[in-house]
This record gives sequence, C-alpha cells and structure tokens, in this order.
Amino acid sequence: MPKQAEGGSHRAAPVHADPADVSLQTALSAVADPVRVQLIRELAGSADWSRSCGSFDVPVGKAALSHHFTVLRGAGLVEQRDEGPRRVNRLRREEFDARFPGLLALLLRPDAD
Amino acid sequence: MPKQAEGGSHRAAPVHADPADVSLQTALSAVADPVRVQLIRELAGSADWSRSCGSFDVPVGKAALSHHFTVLRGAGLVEQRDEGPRRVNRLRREEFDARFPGLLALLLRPDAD
DNA sequence: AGGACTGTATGATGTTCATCGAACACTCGG
DNA sequence: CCGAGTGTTCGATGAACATCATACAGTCCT
Repeated sequence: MPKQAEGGSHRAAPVHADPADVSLQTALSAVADPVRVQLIRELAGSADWSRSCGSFDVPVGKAALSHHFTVLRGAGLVEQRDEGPRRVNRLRREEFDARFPGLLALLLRPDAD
Repeated sequence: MPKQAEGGSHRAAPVHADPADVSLQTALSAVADPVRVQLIRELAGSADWSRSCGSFDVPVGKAALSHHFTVLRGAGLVEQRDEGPRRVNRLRREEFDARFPGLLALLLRPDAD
C-alpha cells in the first residue's frame, strides 16, 4: 500500500496541552531556557511541519532535545505530528499569542539576548 | 540636625541594572519565579516609593525576600532607594516596557496563573 | 528479514537556585 | 547609649532540572 491513512500508526501520539489551559508559570518557565528559545526561533524561521526534531542546531544530545520538545508541547508552544519515522513540528503562533499576547513576539526579536 | 542631605548615608547603595542592558535571558529568568511575580503585582498596585521590602505578603523569610529583590533589581524591574531604616521600591514600568514591550503587561494580567 | 534512521524512556550525574537560620550592619527613637 | 526595627550576608540544605549514556521502540528501504 502506498501511504498511511486511518488505523495506522502504532506509535504513541505526542501529548499536547491546549494553549488556553496553560498557566503563566508554565509558559514563563518553558521560555526561560536558552535552548528552548533557540528552538522556537529556528522553528519560527521555517515553514510549518517542515522541521523534524533532529534537524535543529542545538548543542545538546538527543535525549535532552526530546525533553525540551516535551516541555514546549506542555506549554502549548509547539505542535507535533508523526510523519513516518520522524516527528515534525509546528509553532503554534496564533493560539499561543491569543493566550499570552506579545510573549512570542518578544522571543522572536532579533536583538534581545 | 533635622534631616539627611549630602554626604549622609553610610549604607551600601543598592546595585541597579540599566533596563536597556538587561538580556532577555535575565529578564525571563527573573520573571519565571512565582514569588517574584507576586512581588511585581503587589508593587504595581501601589504608588511609587510607598512600599518597603518587608511590607509584601509573600510566603518566604527575610533572607529569601532580599535575594528576590536583588534579582528584580538585576533585571531592571525594580528600583530601590534607602529611606531611613527601610528600603522603598518602585516598579520601573516605562523603562522595562521599553526594553521588553508587553512583558510587564502580561505579568499584570489578572487571569493568567 | 535485516539494518539505518529517528525519537522516547530510563537511570544517573552535576549544577543551579530557592530557601532557611543565624550573624551582622545600619537607622532611628527613647 | 541601648534597643527595636529593617535589611543584607553567609553557609548550608534540599529540590528542581538540564544533561548524558544507554537501551528500547517504531518506520522505512533494500
């Protein structure tokens, strides 16, 4: 058969938090880590669903990277979808900005840190 | 003599960071602590220079409190001035908002966390 | 079926940091 | 000059967390 469709994936689906239910504490903690900010920035510069987890240029190993994405999902910042063997990402711009107006814009400013 | 004027205070003046020189990392870390957010909120609801450090209703001892104010000064969020035996505070609204637009507004939203 | 590739789970380790208790420094009023 | 009040400093403690190395679990290609 050509592609996947229904019934298919035996992989544990990633757990996503609804951005509307994310607490300020959770959001700020998520965003207070430099590696995660770097991920967000790199993600913001790419098209939705175009980047797999391993395609980011961060100075940490796979395990830590996986952890960071878990945190980002939990903060409602990133959405993930399984696409074959890889997990591709999307920045939840609108949703997150609706919950925490201006925060994302702040992270994406070039000067900052 | 009645009051203090020049030459006077033998007390170590508090060290302030220029908000314009504060890194995003520093600001986010400072703001990622619930106790500090509470301090900021309480401070925002009071007139400038009206609140001494000990007048805040936070569930920590004096030592920790002093530490938190040091962090807030270092992030350019709070300005302090010695007034007799106590150290009074002022939220640096304009300056901080100029450096990190929208961040302070986010913290002062009632709903958040 | 085998193997390369991608990501997750599990411990273990080290660091950062929030907190406290106690001691110290300074200011002001009797 | 003493004492109450206020805040800082120091050392220690404990918890949270970022990281790694290893092992494991899927997916795809040959």
